[in-house]
Amino acid sequence: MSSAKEDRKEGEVVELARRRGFLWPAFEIYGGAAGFYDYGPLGALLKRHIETEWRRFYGIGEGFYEIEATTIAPKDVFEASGHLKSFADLAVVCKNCKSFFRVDDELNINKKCPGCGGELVEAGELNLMFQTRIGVSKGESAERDQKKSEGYLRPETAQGIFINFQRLIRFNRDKLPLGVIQIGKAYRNEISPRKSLIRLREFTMAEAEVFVDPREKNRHPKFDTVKDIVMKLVPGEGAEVEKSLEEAVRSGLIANEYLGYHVVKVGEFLERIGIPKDRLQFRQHRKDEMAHYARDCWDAEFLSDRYGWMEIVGVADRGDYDLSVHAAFSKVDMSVHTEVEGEAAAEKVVPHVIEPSFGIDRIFYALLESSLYNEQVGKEKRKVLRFKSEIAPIKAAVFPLLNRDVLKEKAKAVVQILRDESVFAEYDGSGSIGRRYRRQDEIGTPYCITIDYETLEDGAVTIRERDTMKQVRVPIADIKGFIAEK
RNA sequence: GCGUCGGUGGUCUAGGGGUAUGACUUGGGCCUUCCAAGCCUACUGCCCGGGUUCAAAUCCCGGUCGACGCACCA
Repeated sequence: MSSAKEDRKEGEVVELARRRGFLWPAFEIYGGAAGFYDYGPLGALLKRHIETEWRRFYGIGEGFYEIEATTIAPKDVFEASGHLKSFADLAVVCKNCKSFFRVDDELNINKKCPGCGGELVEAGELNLMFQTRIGVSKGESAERDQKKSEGYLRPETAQGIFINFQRLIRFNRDKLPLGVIQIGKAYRNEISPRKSLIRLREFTMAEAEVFVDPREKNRHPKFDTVKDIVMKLVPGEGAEVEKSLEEAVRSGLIANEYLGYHVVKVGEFLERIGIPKDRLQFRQHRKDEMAHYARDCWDAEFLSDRYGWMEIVGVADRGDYDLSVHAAFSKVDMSVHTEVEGEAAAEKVVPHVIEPSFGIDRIFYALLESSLYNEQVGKEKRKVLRFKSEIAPIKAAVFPLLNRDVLKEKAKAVVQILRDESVFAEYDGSGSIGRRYRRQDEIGTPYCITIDYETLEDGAVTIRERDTMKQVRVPIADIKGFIAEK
């Protein structure tokens, strides 16, 4: 087990995921399409378990409300949000010096490179939103209708929350802070999607938008519960540091308590689902890489064997950017009349937004990679996915020790007992017992249950634990409890 | 988007102008009282389109997908 990580081969994760039904390239029979993946049976289970833990963490743990907004929105939304600003702009690249330029009034494809005078070639559209039409346009007014009918697939889930803000704040009886979460698909027409799940054209985001009175950004009510947690922080400028949250916020490295609280919480969540802390760091965006809406942004990065440090979560302080632009474009008041402790009078303020934004697919990849171990067992190798029990796709597999009808029937009966108790269990009677253990190891099933002749007499089974390969004898009635305890 | 290299059963692979090698996996059977054992048996393949040729998996062109580099990544 000690050298397991060193044994891990690059690329093996993706191969395993494909072979065992976690993840498949989409549209394979038609030649495929870059940037699209389908989740197979085990992948869909694993992904859903990640999402369930996320809902538990933010929905129940933080008391945030989940909504489900549309994935398509009319042009107005993205005109206001700023996402459309560069629509239809072409990018060009200089053949000679490889400099990259945006095509605009000053510069077009027929001109020479402003840097070196070299020839320019087209390098794609800069706006990455998928465009569509809402409704039918026909007849004489087609052109005008088409303009009205322009719609886009959302490039982030967040806008669905912002545009519902006046509804949401009323729902919350006009009180701040207010946390709203959403899990769903987002779409970006990437110029060059690559690296399996790392850059997709259709992907799943889980986002929380935390609305807070700007005067209270430095008074998070639960700050004390997390202030001593130490994180590896990489500032936008300067060297990486290990600091407690309290030190990071007091020194001004992290802008305020709310942002800091959520940075810590992101780390807590990632560890909870099984991503090792020593593979995590938080990196602050430099000014020049910040999104158009962000004031400060910290990425949670995962250290991948294959891809190096990669962003899996972003925590942004979006300030009042989104509510202000939607208020301006829609003419709907997005301010809240609130009172703040210690301030004399109630005041109308536009709330600020702290946004932890999770790339579920990337987290899925990080989890697969960091859970995969190659081990030597006797003369054989075993591949094992050490998923936490709660997120493993399949909780238990039940085997007859021998290929005999009485044992097979008993094993199938035990599977049904577990299913009736809401334990996701599977039957496997093919091949040798060792082969069946290996099969389950490779998909991360934490418990294998074996039925033997003694079971028929004493009603007890052998449970073999995935990571230790130890076996214990447990009465059938206690299986669920045994599994739950661990 | 550009450039380089590549694509052979589910996976990995040999070969390479005359429809293809081996291993593993998978299904069925025998054997087997706990960690990929053994034996028998079965299924499955040359990325797509066009061209050259008597004949293309093989050569040529285009596309597509993938890896890597550049660029992009709200």
